[in-house]
Amino acid sequence: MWQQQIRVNAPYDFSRVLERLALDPLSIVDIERQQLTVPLYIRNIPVAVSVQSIGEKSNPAFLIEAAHPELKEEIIKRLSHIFQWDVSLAPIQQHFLQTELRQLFLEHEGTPLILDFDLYFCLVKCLIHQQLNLKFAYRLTERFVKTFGMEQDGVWFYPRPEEIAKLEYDDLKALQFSGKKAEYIIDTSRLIVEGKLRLDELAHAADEEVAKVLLPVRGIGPWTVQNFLLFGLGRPNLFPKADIGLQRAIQKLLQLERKPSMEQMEALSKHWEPYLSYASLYLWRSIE
DNA sequence: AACCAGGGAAGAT
DNA sequence: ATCTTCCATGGT
Repeated sequence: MWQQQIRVNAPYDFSRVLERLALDPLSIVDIERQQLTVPLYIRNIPVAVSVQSIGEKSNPAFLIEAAHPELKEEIIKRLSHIFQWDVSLAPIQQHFLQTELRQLFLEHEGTPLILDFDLYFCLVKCLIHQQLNLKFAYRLTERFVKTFGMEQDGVWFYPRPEEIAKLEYDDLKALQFSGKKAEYIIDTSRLIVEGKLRLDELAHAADEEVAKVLLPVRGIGPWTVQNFLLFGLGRPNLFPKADIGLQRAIQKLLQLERKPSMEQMEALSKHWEPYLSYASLYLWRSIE
């Protein structure tokens, strides 16, 4: 077991992060200790990492704990990316104080973008979430992980594509996945196992290149690409305007009678570049 | 009971 | 190319 302390640029409000993660029945969150356990695959080795806040919003710092001292450097690098400790929120905050989203950014100041813990699972989650209400989507995700993943050191590790590629469509239908969802998830996993879809190679590609690779895959449309870029790769300038949640958030913000048109969504978002992902994030928060 | 859900594919124009 | 319909399942 090793420990490491990390300091981060203010503002960074970890309690906001934990509140959000606590909505997911799979996450292991201890609100009182401001701590969470993160399941990471490092070079295919499952490692449970503890992340505890030992600072505050205006002076953020963290204590990291895990086994595998030989993987320490890689673990910290991955955590820094996942929790966006290398991003400074202050200039982003400044930018939005001069837009329609001023109130939102005052209210949620210091809320960082948090990435999914794994690229493959980010994609699977997107496929599960398509056209489902959040509650049911969480339940399906939980069933999926608890059926095909594994528990270790008190956390659930997501299944690897190799496990899912072996399944029959009926295995997922048994968990109340629709036939199409089952096909999308298993077929995509098979592409990955066969080496025809390499998610890790997308990490350094431009947004447009990522879209060009993912869109031809059956089951992946624009919304899924945008969410993968946002929550998988942590790209800063995404606004999934087809997202029903964002539409509802805008409707609420502007007190519209009905949901905004795509043209309205498009026009508004212009003011928020080049940090559209943060506009999306804070808008989602405004309706939770 | 009808309508909706953090979409996308397939069919129709 | 763009517009419309169907898909499947649970939640409200």
